[in-house]
Amino acid sequence: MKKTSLKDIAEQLGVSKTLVSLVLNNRGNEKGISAATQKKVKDLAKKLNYNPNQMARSLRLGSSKTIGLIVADISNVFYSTIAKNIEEEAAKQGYNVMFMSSLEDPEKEAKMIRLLLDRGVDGLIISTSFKGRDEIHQLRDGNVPFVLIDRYIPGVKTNNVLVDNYQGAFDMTEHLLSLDLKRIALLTISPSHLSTMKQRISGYKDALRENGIPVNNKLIREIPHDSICESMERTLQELIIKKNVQSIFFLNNNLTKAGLELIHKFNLRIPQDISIASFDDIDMFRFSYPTITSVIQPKEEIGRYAFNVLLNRIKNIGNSIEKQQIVLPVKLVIRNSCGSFLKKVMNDLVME
Amino acid sequence: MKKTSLKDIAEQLGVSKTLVSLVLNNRGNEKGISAATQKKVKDLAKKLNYNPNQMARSLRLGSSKTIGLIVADISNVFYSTIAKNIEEEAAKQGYNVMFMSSLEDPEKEAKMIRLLLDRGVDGLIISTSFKGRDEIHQLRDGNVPFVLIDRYIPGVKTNNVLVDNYQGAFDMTEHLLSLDLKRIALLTISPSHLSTMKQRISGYKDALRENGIPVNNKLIREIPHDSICESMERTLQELIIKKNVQSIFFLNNNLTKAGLELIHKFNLRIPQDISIASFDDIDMFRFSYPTITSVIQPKEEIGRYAFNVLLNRIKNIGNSIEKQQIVLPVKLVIRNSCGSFLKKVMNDLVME
DNA sequence: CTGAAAGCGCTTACAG
DNA sequence: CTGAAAGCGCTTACAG
Repeated sequence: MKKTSLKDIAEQLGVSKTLVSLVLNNRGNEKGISAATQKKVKDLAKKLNYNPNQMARSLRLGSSKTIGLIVADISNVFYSTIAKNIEEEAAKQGYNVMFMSSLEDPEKEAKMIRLLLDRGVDGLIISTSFKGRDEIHQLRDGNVPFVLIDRYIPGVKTNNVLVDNYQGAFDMTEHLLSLDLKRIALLTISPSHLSTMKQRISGYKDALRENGIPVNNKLIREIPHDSICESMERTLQELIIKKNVQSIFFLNNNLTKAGLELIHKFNLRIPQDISIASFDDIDMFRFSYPTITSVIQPKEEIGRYAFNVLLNRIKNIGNSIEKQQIVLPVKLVIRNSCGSFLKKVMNDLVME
Repeated sequence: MKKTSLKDIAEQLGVSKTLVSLVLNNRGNEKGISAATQKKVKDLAKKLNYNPNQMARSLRLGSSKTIGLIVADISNVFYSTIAKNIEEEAAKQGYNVMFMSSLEDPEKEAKMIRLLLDRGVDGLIISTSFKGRDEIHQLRDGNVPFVLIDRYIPGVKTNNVLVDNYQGAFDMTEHLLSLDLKRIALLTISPSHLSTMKQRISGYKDALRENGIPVNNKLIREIPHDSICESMERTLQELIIKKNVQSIFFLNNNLTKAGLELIHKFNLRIPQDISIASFDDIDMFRFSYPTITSVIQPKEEIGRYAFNVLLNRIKNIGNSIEKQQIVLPVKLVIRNSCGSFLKKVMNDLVME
């Protein structure tokens, strides 16, 4: 059974498609179409289960009520939580979302942007793997509003919804120092140009400096995002055995998870043998043993803001091309993965 | 700058749109268009950065190269992993995917199906919250191929990609029994009509029966999917204190996570005080302490199969409307969350 | 070898 | 109050 179209309704009723369209778009009164006719049209539309073909509508209107979402990896709960909130917010306004995972590959990302643009999306939300202004250029050419989430591109002024990476890393580092953990290894993830990583590294370094601890670059290691497990094992062995670190600060949830797995494998106790901290919290960290101290990012808010900033742009298209920069605060949650055994015992005594 | 269209190219070259379209769709040779002309067209298309408007193309062709994906909750790693694999597989064939989260609400799901159908998707992949054949009916009316993943609707013969829920639950239950854990509580999630839950419950019951243990329905509890935490606390207290259960088998990852959190809160030791098993594995279970024994579902394969079954349907549309039923095997991974303390010590001795 | 025309299903400016 | 017509950007059957 074919879908019913405007024409079907018009023919059965002996009226024009114009009239049917007007009525169904609730412009009947405005156009002074008689109540009786309106009712006839609406009744038949309902009876035939009519729903307008959105493709035709989009083509005509030049707006598809669809937005595109590109993230590094939709299966990472950080992104999928953002995605869910974007979806919810979008649905409220009648927008749909198409998603794609770029896997941190700028070329793939560029293709995806083209693809989405060709499909006529009204806007784009991207956690970009792009490095510089050249790549972002084609986005501008697309003439479609976009907002960059999670990461920004230095020197490119555009709509951003970010998180206070610097402060989060700074606070966490100070927390570790306050526990007398001075040899803090920092594990970052490739690609190294990511603004998130750069900001977190700065926060870490500044916290050390402000506390009079010299930064030891040998304690800062980058793990390739596409071979986390293998590199992590080597790196951890080196840091723990050769560098004698007391604590490890992992800069994203995948790193933390891989690190945890290995630390257990090495039979090291947390936090007695080694302290662990994570940037980006996942729910399991609340009830793993021990629970993991981490920096919580407001994933839900990122998603909601991202869509609403985008919607503003979509609606104002043409006029004020003012850029919105939003930096959301993060939260340090202290759980049980940090602090030496001794310190812990003392704390417990004080508590009682 | 407006996007360039076929017309732009045709006008600049002084040829017809027909010719340009033919050349760009690589039908130039077939239609015997001179190599020189073809080159001219292709060069200009490249220079103007031409990409066909997919909305127009879809409207004309009646196929959008887009599929819709509806799951209960895209932020659940079970679904987001499936989504990622669907996306990858779809991309290989030039398909895009739009996703939506139904939140287990059949009405919402019905609306989403309409929405997606109106957008002209070529097919649908759904982890449905529908209960019976009536609801699935409108899907059939949509005249668009679809495949149901994870869950099926009893009595409705259609394309399915499922997992061997019965066997997984059966095996896990036998595993617990083999550890001499006979009072096994089973925690299921609402809505209770879900085929996944029914099959897992059957597997559990049959395993008990086959081992001569009577099924105690008081040990089977359903937790509402939208208020897991609150109900879990009450339920767990009752089961552990009043019912004196030795082990708890959680039937999805959200239940397991919520359960773990509470068990820690109660200061119970796993597995010394209580054994824990999970249907559906998440990566954290590999390195939580203790590691969690669970039934692994082949999420990646579910996604890949789902898309490919759908693609078959899309391509054969009209001819053989044969239904494909795929049931993927699951895997029991024994880790450290089950077995009494005593038993464990004995095992360790035997091992040495 | 190439082009004029129809049509996918809508919406809207224009005319009466 | 209502309708004929144009047009969004494509593809394709038909004609020459």
